[in-house]
Amino acid sequence: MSNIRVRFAPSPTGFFHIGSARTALFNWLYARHTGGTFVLRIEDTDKERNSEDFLNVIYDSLKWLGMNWDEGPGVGGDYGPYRQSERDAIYKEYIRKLFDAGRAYEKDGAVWFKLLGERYETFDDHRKKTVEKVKVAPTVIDDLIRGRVERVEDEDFVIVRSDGSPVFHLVNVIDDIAMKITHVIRGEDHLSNTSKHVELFKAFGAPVPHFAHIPLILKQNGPGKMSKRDQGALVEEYQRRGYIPEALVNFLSLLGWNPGDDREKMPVAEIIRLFDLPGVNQSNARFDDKKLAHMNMTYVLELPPDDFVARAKAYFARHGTFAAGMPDENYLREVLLLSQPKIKGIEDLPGYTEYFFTENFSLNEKAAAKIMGKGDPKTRLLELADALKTVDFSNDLVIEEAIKKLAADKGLGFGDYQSIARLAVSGTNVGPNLTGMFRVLGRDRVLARIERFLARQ
RNA sequence: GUCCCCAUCGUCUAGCCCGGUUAGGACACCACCCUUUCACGGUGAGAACCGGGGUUCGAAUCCCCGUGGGGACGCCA
Repeated sequence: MSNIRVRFAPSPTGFFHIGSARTALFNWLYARHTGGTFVLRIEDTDKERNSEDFLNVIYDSLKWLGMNWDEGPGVGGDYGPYRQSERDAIYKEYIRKLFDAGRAYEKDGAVWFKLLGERYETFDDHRKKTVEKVKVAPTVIDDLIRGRVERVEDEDFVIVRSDGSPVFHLVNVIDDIAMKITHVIRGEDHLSNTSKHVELFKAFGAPVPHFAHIPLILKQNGPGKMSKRDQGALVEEYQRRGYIPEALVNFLSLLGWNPGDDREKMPVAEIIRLFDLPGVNQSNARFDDKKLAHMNMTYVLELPPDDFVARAKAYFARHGTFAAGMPDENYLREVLLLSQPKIKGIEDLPGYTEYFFTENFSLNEKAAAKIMGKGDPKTRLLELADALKTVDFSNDLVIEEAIKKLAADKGLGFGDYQSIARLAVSGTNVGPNLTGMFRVLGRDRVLARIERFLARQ
């Protein structure tokens, strides 16, 4: 165990989004890479906007993504409590220290942090008012990702609201001191705040932690950073849609970081081994759901059968796919394993396998028009139905041989029977291997569907 | 408006630190191959160093200035 301590400090004011998840991930990866400690701290000082529901979404999402925390709500630790709403006594003590050191004063009912230096007044164009500024030397931030950054922090700022509640900048710093955080890894949107934080650390006489400001994730379309309202921004949405969490972690790790070579799909253990702060990019990255979907597909393809079946069933249960009752266990498994190599994600399953579970499946008109317009599909179907009557449906190969023999007898190919057979039996032109599909459906149903199809034409 | 950060294919990026590459990979797109549909897979094509100045024999790489993008300027976090 190293003495590196990092923290992820979300505020439960909305659903957990991709950008927050990536910040959490980089902290977690760094902790695991260095053998350090990953602390989860809840910044719930904004009483108006906080909610327990949002808090639970954060816990669930972190767990789902496999980011376990070493200290924090639920697991405890030596530096608790880990919810800011429960740390009032600690903040009061630190605020007193600031008063004692002459670095805090009251004004308009609020408490302000006092900068040291000569004061002067100037008009602020942006805020349209006269403000008091202080002549100070620039604050230097040594950022592990950006390098040396200088920023002038030249205005006193509020640290305790007039209602007595401490503001973010203050509690953030106090907690980082009290929790002995050594590395602050957070989004670049905080870079401008960092000068405030550094001044506070100094005023408390505490060591300034290392900072690492990671690039932001920009929305897929249009300007600006990704926000909770953007399409595809919510972690729980991917969970709901049956995404493989490892795939999302893998994808997120590649947004602003890379292993230094061409590898993309990597087990998390490998990402942990390779991850380091200096390797993080400095420029913002645009979110690309197609690339995420592709990454997810590669994970789905490699899932062990039992695992795939379990995830699919969980998805069906969550979405009420079989509201009328779950199908037979073994039958469902056969259908799923037939589909696994073909789909892009778990969410495709209900649509892809619909006709396995009902006789009332829809007919894809476009596909039908195309197939019925070529050759003599009805005759082919008649021939096929006749040939299949005596075939043993317990084996893909036997079915395949039968169709091939029929085709050979008629001087045709397998393909001449396939598309019309698939259309008649499944109502579509896409699907799993035809003979596998026949086997799973069973001879009676296949024949009945062909007959019904013929009757309709 | 002020301050801070950033800048390679449409997108994610390698290369930059320590100047010399046909500027590489992936997603997406297109074509072809494989094939029992659709996918997967394979092969190939198109596609980028933001602009201008320097420094240098030589600049994607180092410096400066523009421009563009992003962020911060709350008694939000």
